[in-house]
Amino acid sequence: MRKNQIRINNERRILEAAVKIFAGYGYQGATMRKISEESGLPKANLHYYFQTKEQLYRQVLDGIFKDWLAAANTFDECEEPVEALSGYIETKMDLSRKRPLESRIWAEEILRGAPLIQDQLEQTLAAWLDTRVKRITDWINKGTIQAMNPRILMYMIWAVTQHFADFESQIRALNQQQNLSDEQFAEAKTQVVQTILKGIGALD
Amino acid sequence: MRKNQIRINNERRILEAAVKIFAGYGYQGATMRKISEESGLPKANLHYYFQTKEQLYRQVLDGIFKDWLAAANTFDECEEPVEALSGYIETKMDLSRKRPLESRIWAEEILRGAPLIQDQLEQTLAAWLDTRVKRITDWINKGTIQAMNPRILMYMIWAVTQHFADFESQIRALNQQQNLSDEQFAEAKTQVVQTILKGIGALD
DNA sequence: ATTAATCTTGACCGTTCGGTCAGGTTTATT
DNA sequence: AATAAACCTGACCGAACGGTCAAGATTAAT
Repeated sequence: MRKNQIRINNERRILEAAVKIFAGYGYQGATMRKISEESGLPKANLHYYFQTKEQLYRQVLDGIFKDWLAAANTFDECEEPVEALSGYIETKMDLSRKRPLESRIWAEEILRGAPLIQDQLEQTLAAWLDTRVKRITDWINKGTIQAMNPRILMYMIWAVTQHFADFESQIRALNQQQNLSDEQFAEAKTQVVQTILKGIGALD
Repeated sequence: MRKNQIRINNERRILEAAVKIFAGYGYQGATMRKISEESGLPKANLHYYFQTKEQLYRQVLDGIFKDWLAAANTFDECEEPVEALSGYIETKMDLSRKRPLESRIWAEEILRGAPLIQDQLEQTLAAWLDTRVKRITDWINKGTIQAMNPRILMYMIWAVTQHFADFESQIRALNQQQNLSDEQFAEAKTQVVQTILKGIGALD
């Protein structure tokens, strides 16, 4: 069952090129020709490793989904809300900073109504969210943070953290046509954590 | 210079159909044939009123941009940060609720790097933001809200308010496959306002 | 060394895309 | 009533799309 090294290499090359092209042009705007040029492999070769454009796209989405869930580790490792939430927010912000292309592919898929990942959202992600909602509810019951709807808190965190990747071009246009510097991004990270933690009464 | 009634009617029909199709499929995924079917007018007729697909898309974007800026009125009308910010957040949330298609078209355009509206972002929106940043800075100097970077605050507000339109399909998948009810949305609106206002120290 | 399996690729295919256009119809002007 | 302007639309076009395929080249297994 072990895959040949040639296959491993070429699948990786194609997937890396596909991420760039799908992020830059969207699913419909991306073409197999563009991905073939980006990867340096002939178009027919792409169809040898991934039968259709949709299958290639699905594999890209699967990789993103795994990263998405893995970012929750810091959330689970900490007992107290301040550490757990600030760790999670920072991890998601860092992911936005380091892998903006993946964030944009995810965003576009959701924007289009999640035609290919609806099942994963309804099952895997819904179960993932339920677990974290329970933890937040515990904190509320203990009085560590104020009463609120934990789901809405999670939506807010997702919205803000992913915004810095998804709306990068807007932020750049409003920042003298410059991407946020490392210092500016660090400032944003701190302010986002502070605002949310203070906003839910975790810092009093 | 007054336009004929026929032209007014047909341009409106086409623009309404275009909003639906562009929001549902993205710029590349939208086709003139789909828009023609949605509007009930022959494809060639679309090209009579809007020469190219790109020109039609530009007009759609222009309409969205105007709504976007108009939502700032509540922000400007109020003197104090609590009223100004809560009014602005609520207006933007309501806009997300009432016109999710337009929000998604805007989001996709930014996602793709804002190829057609970069100039408007760098000029009109940048100037718009500068004005509001000054007002927030005044509040900070008066001590009404705590010290912070006003731009990052605005990014957070935009991110959260638009999230409920742009990521609607994700939220639905996490809400028993049901769109947020009016009650749930009202709860979200309240919690978003509370969290942000408290988060910036405007409610102490 | 031989054979089998895997990999590579230019050429090609049917379909759909945005856009055009000639010629007819309807509406407005005088 | 006559003329002009505006509007309508089926048929068509070249280009680009995702995908196929046969035949050759390379690698792995025996």
